[in-house]
Formats: sequence, C-alpha cells, structure tokens
Amino acid sequence: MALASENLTKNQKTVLGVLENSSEPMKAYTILYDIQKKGIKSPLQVYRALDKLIEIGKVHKIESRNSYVACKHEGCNAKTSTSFLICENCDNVTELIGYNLFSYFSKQADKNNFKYNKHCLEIFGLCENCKLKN
Amino acid sequence: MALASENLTKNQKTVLGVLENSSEPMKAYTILYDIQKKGIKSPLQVYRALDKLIEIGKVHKIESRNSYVACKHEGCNAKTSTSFLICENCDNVTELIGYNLFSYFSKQADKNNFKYNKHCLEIFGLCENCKLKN
DNA sequence: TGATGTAATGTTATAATATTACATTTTGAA
DNA sequence: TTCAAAATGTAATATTATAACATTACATCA
Repeated sequence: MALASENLTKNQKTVLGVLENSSEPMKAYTILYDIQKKGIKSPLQVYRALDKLIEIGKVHKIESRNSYVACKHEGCNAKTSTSFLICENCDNVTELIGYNLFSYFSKQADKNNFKYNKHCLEIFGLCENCKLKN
Repeated sequence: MALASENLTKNQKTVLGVLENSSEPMKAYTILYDIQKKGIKSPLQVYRALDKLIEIGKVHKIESRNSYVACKHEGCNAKTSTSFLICENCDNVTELIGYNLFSYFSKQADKNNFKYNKHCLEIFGLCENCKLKN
C-alpha cells in the first residue's frame, strides 16, 4: 500500500503545500487567495481538498478559529480527535500527541455514563517564546 | 451584590430564556427565529445578548458546532474554559465540571513549556440513553 | 475498443454564521 | 440633574461553508 500522501490529487497537493509552508493555521479563504494563481478559483475547491486531507489525517481543523493546519507527524492517527496548544500571543499551534489523552477522556466520560468516541481539545495560553517576552 | 442574572436586560433575558427551555444547544439564527415575535429582529441583537451571557458565564459556546447552551450550574466558573460531553446520536450536551481538568491540562501544557490559560474541550460519543438503544 | 462506474473537478449560486458602522436611547452613579 | 457608560435599533456587509448540477479523468473489464 502506498502512502496516502502519494495519492493526492493536484488540488489536494496544492492546498496541502500552502498549509505546510505556513507557520500558522490558515483560514479557508486565506488559502484560496494564496493559490488563485494556481488555478483554484472557488471556495468549494478548497473545502473539498480540505475535507479529503482531514479525512486522511494530513490536515486538522482548529474548531475555535475556523482554521486549518498541516499535521507534522508522520502517520498521525488524529484523523478524528485533535488536541492543540494555541498561543494567544503569536497564534503558533502545537499538536499534543499520545494515547494518554484518549484514556483520560474515556475515564472522564465513564464517570458520566458516556461512551467516548473522539474529542477536540484546544488549550490557550502562551508558548515558550511568548512566555519569555511577557 | 446581586446575582448577575438579576441585572440582565430585556434582550439578554429573552435569549437566555430560549436557551434554558431548550434541551439541546441552539444556533444563533435558530434563537433569532424563535424570538422574533418578542421584538428581536436582527442577528446582532442575538449576538450581543450571547456575548454578554457568555461573559458572565450563564451561556457557553460549543465551538465545533457554532451552538450555544445555557449553563445549568449555579455560579458556574466556566466563564472562559468549557468542557462538554456531546452525544453524536441525540445532540444532548452535558457540561463537565471540576478543577481536575484545569490541573490536568496545566500539566500537559507544562510538558511543552506552554503556559496554560484556558481551554475548550468537546468529547463526542454516546450519552447514557443512546448507549442503551444502540 | 468502448461501455461503465466512481471519484474528482469546475462553476454558479446561495446558505449559514458573524461583525462593522453609526445613530439613538436607557441607565445609573456622581 | 447631568454626564458617561452601557445597551439598543437598524442597515449593510463580511466571513465561513454548502447545494446543485454539469463535466472530466481514469480505472476496470466484457
């Protein structure tokens, strides 16, 4: 089986490329403006590419900001669940990985007789750099 | 000092009332349609009321759904941070409370040299009722 | 070859969510 | 009472996302 990223279509590669070159999360319409010269003209083309990239785990959505980031982890398993540290000062985003979050949330859910399936977690504060400056 | 809810204005009380009577989170425009007979005519009136209600902790926003819920906890301290269990079957929402989440997330952030300030957590799965049915 | 199915694409229009700008009114504290 | 702050009303617009439908690309296999 080939890597999912090898099967990407032109539009998907273009959108992923823009996100990978960005140091911050990007909004769908910002992506669109950035790549109009590459033949992508409509929002839908961007959203469709994003949908697919999210589905295969190459991109994650940051719900509280309606923004999208490329995943830096090889073979990231966060296809459905995501956990981020988001700097309120510089908008830098770090993805939390690890199964401990999964098991912790499962336990929290159990206490409420709730069956855990997936989650999204967004933690806001100051990243290392901005902590020093402030 | 009076309870914050005693100081609510007419619009704020109207919006809060609709949310408190709903068994599910509501979207801003759904709220608007529901209360147009009560003299609220424009989206902005709803959004302003929501902003205030969120500020004082009587309402929380569910980021992943662009929806709003009335808080059921007397004197809820979740003015900034929120944690929810969201049923994917019936859309029922339960708020997680307790300081343990705060301390857990602070620790997770510390590991990444990140200064925790607040968070939003949304856990998806099946509520007790829907677990039994499925 | 060419018929067929499926996924992706292109394009236009529109839906859904949220904010800006500005004029006016209400409220409450000095 | 007066003044400033907060809340309101209204229209317009910005931002985010999807619906609808026609077309194209490409693999499969009879």
